[in-house]
Amino acid sequence: MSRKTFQRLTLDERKRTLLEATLTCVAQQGLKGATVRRIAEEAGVTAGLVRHYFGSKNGLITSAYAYLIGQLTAEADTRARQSTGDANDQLRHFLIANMTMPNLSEEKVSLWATFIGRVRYETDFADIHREGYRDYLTLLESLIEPVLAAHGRPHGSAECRRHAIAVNGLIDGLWMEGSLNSGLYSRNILPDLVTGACERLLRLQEGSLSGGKQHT
Amino acid sequence: MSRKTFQRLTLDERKRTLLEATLTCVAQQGLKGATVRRIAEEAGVTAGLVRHYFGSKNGLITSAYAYLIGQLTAEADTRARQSTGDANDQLRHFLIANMTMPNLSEEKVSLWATFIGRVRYETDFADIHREGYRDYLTLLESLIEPVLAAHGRPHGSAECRRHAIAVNGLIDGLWMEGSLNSGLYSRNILPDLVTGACERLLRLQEGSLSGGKQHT
DNA sequence: ATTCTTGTTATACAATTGTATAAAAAATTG
DNA sequence: CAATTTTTTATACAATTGTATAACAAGAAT
Repeated sequence: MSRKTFQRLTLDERKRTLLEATLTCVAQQGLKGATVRRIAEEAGVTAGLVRHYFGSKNGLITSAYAYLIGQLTAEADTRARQSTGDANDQLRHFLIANMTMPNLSEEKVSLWATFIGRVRYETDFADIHREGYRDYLTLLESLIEPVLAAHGRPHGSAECRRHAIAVNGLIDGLWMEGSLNSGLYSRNILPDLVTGACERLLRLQEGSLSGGKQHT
Repeated sequence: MSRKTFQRLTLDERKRTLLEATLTCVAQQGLKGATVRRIAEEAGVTAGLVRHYFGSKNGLITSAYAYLIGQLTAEADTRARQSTGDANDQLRHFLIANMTMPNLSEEKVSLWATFIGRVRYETDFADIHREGYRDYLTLLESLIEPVLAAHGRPHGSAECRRHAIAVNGLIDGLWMEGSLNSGLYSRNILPDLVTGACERLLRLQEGSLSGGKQHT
């Protein structure tokens, strides 16, 4: 009876391995299927490591939620910054980043929803949600402000905040329903749809975000 | 050792009791806390009844999801129909119904999110989601069409569908973030915010939905 | 009243869960 | 190469879970 051979990893590598295994498990079968044993197997280790690195299963799950939120925001942020164009172009890229892969994915939305369901009764989750939401809103606000300015529209702090809340709602809703995609429409319409809708929300000139390829 | 005294209820009464107990439990502690025993206790019965009425725990949970979706849509639908005013007024009431109690509640959103997290990997949940979404979208479309017509704007089938998708996204997103309310803004701003945003999405005259009390 | 049906309780059980603890092996240090 | 550290495995255990089954009791039928 020889023991399993193994390799020691650095703290960060091992943690990331476990976090990603956790997300994989939760995405596949929900929290019910994400047992310590299954997660460990998915990560290629044994169950004891969870305690070693995260203290408890709950510590692992909580960290996995924060990890996911970080991924989502980072992706949209990066895509916006990669744009070399003007303010319109940056906002456009940000919007589209949320309506295309990898962010627009059934797996990501499933994970997100599963975790959101715990925000109400677990303070750890509530904290992560609040911070993530605040960051996202701030980022969106900072993208909207110069766009409004460039269009010669009012762009005070209160206005931007209000617009950011509405646009964020639009993004969240479309992201969710679009990812779960009930087969009622094609996902391909989402990028145009979100840019067009955002133009209207901000009362921009038609085509300023969608590049003139806009319907209706 | 005397047994628990009990009262026999009709099939519908008992089912509803169990469904509501289920939602209460899931809202309080998520699916993990919604054990057959806890649900039964909440309903004032013993665990065996779950099997008797719903076949299995999964049958109960699935039915509870359908029950919740029905409640949400019915409330918005009713509020829209209660309006005695014109098309604008009906759409306005529909929107507001989603931004006020009882639909705008942390409990309802928590429940909804928890269930949505299972849509991806359980066909029963996927079916319920798809149907509920389709119904909701159809209802919204039927409210939008006469509004566009009254404003002399294009109101073909494709246009209405497209608008309904966007408006639905807006509602979903605001409903969710507003209900979870991270303390970043007051819920009181949501009714005005959603009507104002919807006006813009549909490119209506300012104040047509919000009754002129609109900001920005 | 008595019988009959079936809604309801009570109990049992195998399976699974999270976690605590001890043993082993890998890498680091001297 | 020997000693040390600490990552990792392996095992054990109490608690909880969903469900199956049998006993019981409430209300309807006769």
